[in-house]
Amino acid sequence: MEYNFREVENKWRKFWAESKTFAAIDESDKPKYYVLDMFPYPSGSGLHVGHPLGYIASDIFSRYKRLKGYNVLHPMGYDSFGLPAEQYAIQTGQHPKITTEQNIARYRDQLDKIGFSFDWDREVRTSSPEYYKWTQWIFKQLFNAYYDYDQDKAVALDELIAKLEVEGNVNINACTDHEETFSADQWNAFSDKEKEQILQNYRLAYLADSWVNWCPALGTVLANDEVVNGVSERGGHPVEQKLMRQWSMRIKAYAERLLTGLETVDWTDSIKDQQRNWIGKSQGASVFFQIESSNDKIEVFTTRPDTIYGVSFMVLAPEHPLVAEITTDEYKSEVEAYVKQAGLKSERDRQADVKNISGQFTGAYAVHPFNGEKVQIWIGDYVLASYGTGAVMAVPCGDQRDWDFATHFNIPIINIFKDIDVSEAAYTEKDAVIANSDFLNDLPAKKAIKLAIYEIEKRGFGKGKTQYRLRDAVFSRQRYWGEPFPVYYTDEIPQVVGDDQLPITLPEVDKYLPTEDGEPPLARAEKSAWNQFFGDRMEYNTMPGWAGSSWYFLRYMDPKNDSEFVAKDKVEYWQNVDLYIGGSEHATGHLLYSRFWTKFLYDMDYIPFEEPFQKMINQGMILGRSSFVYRVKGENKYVSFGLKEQYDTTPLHVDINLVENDILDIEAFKNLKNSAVDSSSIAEFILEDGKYICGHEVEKMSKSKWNVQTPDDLVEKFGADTLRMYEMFLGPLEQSKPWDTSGINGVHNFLRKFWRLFHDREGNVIIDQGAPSKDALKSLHKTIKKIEDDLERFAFNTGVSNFMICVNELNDQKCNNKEILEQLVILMSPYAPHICEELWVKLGNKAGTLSYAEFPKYNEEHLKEANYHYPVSFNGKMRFKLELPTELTPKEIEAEVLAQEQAQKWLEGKDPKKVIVVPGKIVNIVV
RNA sequence: GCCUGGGUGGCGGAAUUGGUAGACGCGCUGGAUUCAAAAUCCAGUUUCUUCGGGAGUGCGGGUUCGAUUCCCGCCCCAGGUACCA
Repeated sequence: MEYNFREVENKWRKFWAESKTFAAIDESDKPKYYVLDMFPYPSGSGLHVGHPLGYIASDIFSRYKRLKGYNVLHPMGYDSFGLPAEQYAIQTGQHPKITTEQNIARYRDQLDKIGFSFDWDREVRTSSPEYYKWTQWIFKQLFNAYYDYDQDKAVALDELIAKLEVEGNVNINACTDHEETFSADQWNAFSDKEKEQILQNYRLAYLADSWVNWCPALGTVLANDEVVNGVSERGGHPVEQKLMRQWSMRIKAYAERLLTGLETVDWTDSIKDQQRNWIGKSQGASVFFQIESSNDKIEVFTTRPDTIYGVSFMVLAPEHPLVAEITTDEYKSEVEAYVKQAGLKSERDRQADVKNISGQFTGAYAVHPFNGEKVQIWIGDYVLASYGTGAVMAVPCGDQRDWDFATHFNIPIINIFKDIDVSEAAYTEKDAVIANSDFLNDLPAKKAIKLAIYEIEKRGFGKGKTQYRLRDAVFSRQRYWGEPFPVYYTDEIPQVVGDDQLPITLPEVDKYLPTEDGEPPLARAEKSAWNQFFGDRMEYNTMPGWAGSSWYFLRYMDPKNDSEFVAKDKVEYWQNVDLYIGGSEHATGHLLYSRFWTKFLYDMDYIPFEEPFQKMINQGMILGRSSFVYRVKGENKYVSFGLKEQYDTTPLHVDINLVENDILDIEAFKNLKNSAVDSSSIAEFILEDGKYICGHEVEKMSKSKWNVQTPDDLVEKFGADTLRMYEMFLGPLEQSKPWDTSGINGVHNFLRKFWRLFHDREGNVIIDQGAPSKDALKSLHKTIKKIEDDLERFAFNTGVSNFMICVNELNDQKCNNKEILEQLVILMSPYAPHICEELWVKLGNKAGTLSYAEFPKYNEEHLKEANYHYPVSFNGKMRFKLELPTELTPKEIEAEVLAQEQAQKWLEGKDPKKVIVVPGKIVNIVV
């Protein structure tokens, strides 16, 4: 019987599902291991071969860990709230719930075919009320908490209120936007509304008017990480700045801990660096500059207080609140014109226009705090209102942007660096010695920074300060298909609903569009459409995509719990994720937000760890191979690849299913209806050798490029085990690589060869029950060692090669020994689980016991050889090999080698200068 | 510009601490089997060569008995980021 993968795979797929082979148990004497994949958004186009790459790797690792005696948690679910389903709903009127359910069913079907060992009883969907009940509950916890810097953790808001009632906010050291101080008496005299307005400045989830990224095309605000190069990440629509009342998350409070926590996790440097840059910590000082003949002061932030004597002007952002106030009458019209012009430019234009230096003098002067000199005050759009204080002290000798600005406007450049020429460019390194700077003279910059801060604080001009680039994250979206907030309004004061009222379910609406007054879609819901309705109205916004994904890894531990988001004993058993596999594109989104929520839940004592994902591997992208046809411009004529240079053509993507070995199926192409190409039957084709040859290019796999390869076709043709092994065989997991199916035959043939080790020509199982041969033991144990080492360092690709080598060797040895094959079956089962289950039973084992068998133990004894083939090199070049007993001493080896006739040939009669012998490795002779 | 990876045959890639460069697979060439094809099996496949051997892991140097691996300088590719004071 030949290897019938369809029969074998169907059988075991069914067996695993029915006997719940991979159900994880919440308590065990075994050590636990938690392997997690980034859960997918179930899109309408289904999975392509790039998606399961990471899932296959994590599945192999999960199966390996089970064999190694671990209690493995390996769940899967769906990040099922999101824009595409809603866009589809707007177009068709179909409820996004229905679209989402259909897509999930398709995903599940595709995932099942690949033979993953997920514990499906733990499946979560972020869009199900049973799940988002707890997303709402966590939101409530954030709403009812503030960040206390003295304890350096989040604390219940009740504690803050208790303090405010007794001592006001004077001694409160919290992360807040509230600047003014008030006493206990003042606090107690405030109305409820006033109190709430102040508390909003402390809450970790808060409502505030803030500048947000508004995307008119999507009709919603976006978080900073959802805006790429000034356009929306999804769809590439323009984004503008708008002042809106929005829910935000006070992630800023965690900036420092998000930074230091990175040192405790095993992630790639690239992702850690991206997070570090995103958090953007810089240390320096905030300094106040008195404005001449005014009571106002300008606060600046600088990382180089040591260069304060080099200040020759100041620059405010055009939006800075003091601009209008300080501008003299003489410059009023110019300044107003500049502010207006800067305001018209979008954030994107301003960023794109870096080389264009622009600015305007205000006519006002500040007083240098140390030497009392007059300092011109300018405005310029290279200073951003949103960073620091929106104002800078310009030190042209030490900052290139300031230097460019000074040079452009002919402002004097004061050199405060000893023996450094700043006539051509600023000197930005921190290794200079300070001069011309009174008390800082002759100090190296690093020491001068410390002394400058000390003096600034002593004289009361400012203080040392740490600044972060990280801004609070906007948490509301003006969309339908997301979690409703557990919030209602009374007299426009936001209130959270009681825990026993959760969840607030998504109400039905007549349309998934904003209302005519521009309110979000939920404003369309009738009062009766809400399952709970309180106050004057419910919150109309919904939560962003990252809400549900920020804590889903916790829910898998206890997915059906109706009274807690996760039971304490369960989270204490499973702890954090040991291995997380997913794409690196979530570096500053999901991966930062889930760290933030984890730290918060830790602070509130709900979970026992601070970092969600201990080790992470980012799988590379699988690239598609696109095919192209070349249309002659202005004509319905297509020219073959080799002849396209003779015409003026436009390359167009063509569906790769119509192309085989770069040859286009012209008939199928002509009959195409919904392709990117307009190809009516009257199209003309200019052929070469009677064929139409397509061009090709390697690029991202996507529907729009017509280069998508689905796993379904390949599973159908070669089977899941072949697909799993082939995806791993392509190359290192982390690297991006082109998808090319031509090699898949090789892997499939390997599995057939493996199958044949167990069968005779007629397909009867023939197993030798006797003692294994020495050679077979050697092949097996060599493989055990390699496979284990490779898996421990997540090198899944080399594992496949090693199985091939082993099967080739056993095949040459004509080995069908039970002991050998049984061990090999266990070893290979993480990679090719279906075929291995089948062979495991054929060897006489009980069905279903393979997944929890014992991983083979490597025994060095079997690799020991009496002889070793020494490679003999001359001057580092390998010349010949010599078989020698392994127990020889280096001296004996040297003598043996030099006695060889071949050695004499390479010595050419000379004496060797030196002979290096590394026993068991190499002999090198220096001539 | 800055940060992080990476550059090895026709292709995907291997070489784990400095020790036989090109494992394994694809493709290609030749052969066996077959009426034929598929499948299978065998041999070959970095390159140049006067068949002795020479060169060779992006380029140029260096350390070493020995470098794909370590150090210095450069080039190219991919991803990220960009007036952050």
